[in-house]
Amino acid sequence: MPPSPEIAPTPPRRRGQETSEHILDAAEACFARKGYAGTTLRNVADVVGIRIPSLYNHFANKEALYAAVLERGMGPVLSVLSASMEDGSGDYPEPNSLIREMMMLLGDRPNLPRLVQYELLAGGHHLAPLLENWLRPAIAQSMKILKSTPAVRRWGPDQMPYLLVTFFNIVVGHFTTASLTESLMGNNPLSAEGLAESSKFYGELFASLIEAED
Amino acid sequence: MPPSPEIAPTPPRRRGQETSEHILDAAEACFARKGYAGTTLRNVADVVGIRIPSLYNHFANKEALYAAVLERGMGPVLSVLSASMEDGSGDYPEPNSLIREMMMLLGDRPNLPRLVQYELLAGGHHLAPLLENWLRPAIAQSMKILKSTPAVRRWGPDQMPYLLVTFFNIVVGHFTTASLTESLMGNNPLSAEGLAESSKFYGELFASLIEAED
DNA sequence: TGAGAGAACTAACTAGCGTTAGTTTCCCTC
DNA sequence: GAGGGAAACTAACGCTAGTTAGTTCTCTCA
Repeated sequence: MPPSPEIAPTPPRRRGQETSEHILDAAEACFARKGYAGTTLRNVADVVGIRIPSLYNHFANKEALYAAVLERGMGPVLSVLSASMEDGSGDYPEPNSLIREMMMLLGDRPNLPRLVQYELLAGGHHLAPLLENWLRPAIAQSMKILKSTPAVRRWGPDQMPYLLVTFFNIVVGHFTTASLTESLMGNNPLSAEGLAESSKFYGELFASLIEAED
Repeated sequence: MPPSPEIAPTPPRRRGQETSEHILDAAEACFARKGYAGTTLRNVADVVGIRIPSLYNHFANKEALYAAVLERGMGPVLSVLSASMEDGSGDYPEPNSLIREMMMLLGDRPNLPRLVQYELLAGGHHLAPLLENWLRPAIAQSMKILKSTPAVRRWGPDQMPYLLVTFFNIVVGHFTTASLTESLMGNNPLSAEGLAESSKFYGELFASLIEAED
C-alpha cells in the first residue's frame, strides 16, 4: 500500500474519524472502570451504539484498541510533565504548582489514573514503551533539579527516587482510592472542592518535604 | 489415560483442610496478579494441581473463593493496624514505627496490596464489609490521636483525613507500582534491601510531616 | 452517472468461561 | 471386611468471549 504520494486535500472520510473518537471515548471509560480483562467489546459497542464487528473497521482487535486508548490518554499528561520538567529556567520547578497542575489535569480526566493503575498491576507492558522515551529523561532531569535544591540536605541523594515514587503514588492514589475515601470521609474527593482541597494539601505537603530543614 | 497406578507410593491426595489452604494460596496469587476478571478457575486449579470441578468441593463458586481470599488476607493486616491504633498508652503511636511495621508485614505478603488495589479499582464492594467494622473506629481513633499531637499545629484538623489517605497511598502504592519502580530505578523495591531502604524513607517522611514546625 | 471505498450490518465460528451431574477412589469407622 | 462420606475425577452443559466472512448502504469523486 503506497503512502499516498500527493497530499490528500481533504481527509477521505470524516464520519469514520468521529466514530473512531467515540469508540476511544467509550473504550477509555470501560477500560478505566473494569480493566482490560473485565471489559468486553460488547460493553464498548453498546456505549458507542454500534455492533461489535463494526469496531473492527477502526481497530485491528481488542488489544490494539486498548493500546490506542492508552496512547491517546497518556499524551497530554506526558507533555505537561515534560514541559514542566524541561522548563529549566535555572530555577527548579515549584513542586507545589506542579502537583496542582497535575491534579487539575487528572481531575478533568479521572479515567487516566485508573488506566495507569490497572496497567501497572498488569505489569505495565503497554505503558513501558510510552514511558521509556519520556520518563527516563524526566527522571534524570528531576534528579538533577532535586539535587540542586535544599531538599538534598535533608534527604540525601539516594533517597531522591523515593521522593518521585511518593509524588506519583500520592497523585495517582488520590484518584484510584477515591471510592474508599468517599465512603469513609463523606465528601467526594473527585468533586471540584475535593480536588481543590486535596491539591492544596498535597502541594503544601511536598513543599514542606522539599524545603530545607531549619 | 490413567496416571500410572503402580508408581505414586503416596498419591498427592490431600486432606480437605490442606487442599482448601492450597486453593486459597493459589487463588490469592492469581487474583493478586491478574485481578478477578483476569483470573480463570483453570489458572487456580493448575497451580494447585487438581481439576477445575474439584474446586467446587471447597468453595461454592468463583466469587466465594475470591471473598475467602480477601477475608483471609486482610485479617492479619487489620489486626496489626487495629492493635497499633488501640494501643492507647496515652502516648500517640509513632508513625515511623507504624509505617515500618506495615511495610514489613506487607513485604511478607506482597499479594495483599495488589488485591486491595484491584478491589478498590473495582469499587471495593467486597472490601467494604471487611473495613466497615474496623476502619471507621480506627479513623476516629487516629483522628483523635492526630489532633492531640503537635502535627495539628501545622496541618489543621480538616487536613487530617488527607494525612491518612497519603499514608495509605504511599504504602500500598509502593507495592503496586513496584514493576514501574524497578524498571526505572534498577533495584527491586520488593527485595529485602529495597524494603528496608524504603521503609526508612517513608518513616522519616511521615515523622517529618507529623512533628511540629519550628 | 457510475465506480469504488468506507463503514455499517447479519450470521456464524471457535475457544474458553463458569458451572453441574454423575462416577470413582480413598480413608476412616464400625 | 463393609459402609459411608469426603474429595477427587470425567463428561458435558449453556453462555459469552473475541474474531472473521460476506453483504449492504451511502457518500465522494471522476
